[in-house]
Amino acid sequence: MSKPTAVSSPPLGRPRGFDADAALRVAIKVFWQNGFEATSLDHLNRAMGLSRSSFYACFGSKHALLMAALRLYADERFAALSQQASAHTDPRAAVQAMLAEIAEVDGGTRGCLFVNAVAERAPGDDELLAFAQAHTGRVGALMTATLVRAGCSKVEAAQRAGALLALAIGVTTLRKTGVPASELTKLLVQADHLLPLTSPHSRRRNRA
Amino acid sequence: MSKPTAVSSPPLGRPRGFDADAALRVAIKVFWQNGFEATSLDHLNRAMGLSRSSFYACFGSKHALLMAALRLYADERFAALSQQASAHTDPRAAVQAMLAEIAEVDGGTRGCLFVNAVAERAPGDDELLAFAQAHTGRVGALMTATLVRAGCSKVEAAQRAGALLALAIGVTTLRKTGVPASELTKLLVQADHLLPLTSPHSRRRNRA
DNA sequence: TGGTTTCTGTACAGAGTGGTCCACAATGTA
DNA sequence: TACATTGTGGACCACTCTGTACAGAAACCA
Repeated sequence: MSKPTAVSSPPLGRPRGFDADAALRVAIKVFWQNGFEATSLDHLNRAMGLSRSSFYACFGSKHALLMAALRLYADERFAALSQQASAHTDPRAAVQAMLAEIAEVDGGTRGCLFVNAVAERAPGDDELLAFAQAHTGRVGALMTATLVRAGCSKVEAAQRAGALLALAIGVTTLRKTGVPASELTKLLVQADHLLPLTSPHSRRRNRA
Repeated sequence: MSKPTAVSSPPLGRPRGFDADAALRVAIKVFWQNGFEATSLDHLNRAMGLSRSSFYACFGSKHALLMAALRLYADERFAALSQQASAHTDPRAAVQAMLAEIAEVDGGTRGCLFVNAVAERAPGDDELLAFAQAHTGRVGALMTATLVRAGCSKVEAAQRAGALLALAIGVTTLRKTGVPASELTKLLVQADHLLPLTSPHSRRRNRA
């Protein structure tokens, strides 16, 4: 627990000539646009602005790069989602904000990088599969907690959260086929029916 | 409008030594399992049991094969869906049956070939995109008609149908991540909330 | 049987694939 | 300035990719 080494040890040897994090963000964009298999290392390296050896020294392999990109992407999306969940005191508004965040209807027609990767490579990519389970797990848990806050019992909240998550994922996919964002926004309003004890047209009847 | 040729002209020359339709069904399986880019022609031809030249003479290209496979797949799925829609006099039961047909939770973890293809290749594959729009269009129309039968107004039916379709597609994707079928089945029950004037827990209140 | 048409296996082509290797450049320490 | 350590560019490797060319086999019609 106690090494005599400096706390923030200065890196030895020649320092890196590029920003690995920025390169990773470029990789996210490229994978997002083209998918995994259809993206070649040459394409990737040209976009990231680094050579093959620098790439392998930094990221290890094409698949490792995908996983790193996916982790960064998912972590940032989950952070934004958590923010939406806690930004609204009204749990109904929180749910709608979360759905909008997941579906990201105004984000173009690339869909969700995470969903794309799962659709292209699962089953068969065990590492991706494990990560996918972890990520959908935490998103589902966050949604479930919000529904409990809205008055659902735990078991019912879990089921409704699953349905809401599926709805948002489906909207993402529909966006990829070219359904206009305006339609999908209207469509997401239907999610209100999945919230406890109310619906868009019967809200005035409820008080609890 | 009037050619003197025979109605069903017998094919000239040596007849094909394989069943193109059966080969196409094999291609569906392979694409379904591996995706498009990750599947090589060698793999495909070995599975279909034909040589390169036979393949190109019959299907034209790898992409043309994908489209043919997709068309056959989508047509058969849509036929099954139409059957489910008309098999139940109760529109509620019809909707549930249709959702089960689309989500196909017991069909393993390969997801839906159609959704997989869209996720992997759209945007960028215009032919696929056009077909995807046509297919989701007809599925949405069928679902909308069923909801109208259940008592929805036309505009509301369209929106709810979209939500139901998104839900089913999302379930397909969740299945790919490894969520057990039993959970997803329960989850699909939540779709009842999206039907007009009722919900699983308030059904007794309704008569109309 | 002769002629025509079509299939089919093999070989080939040209480009591209992910990944490795190595000599050299660039930095920090002593 | 000498050394240790690390990054970098580019050549290189073995392989695979989709697609083409061609010669011959197989079926049908007359």
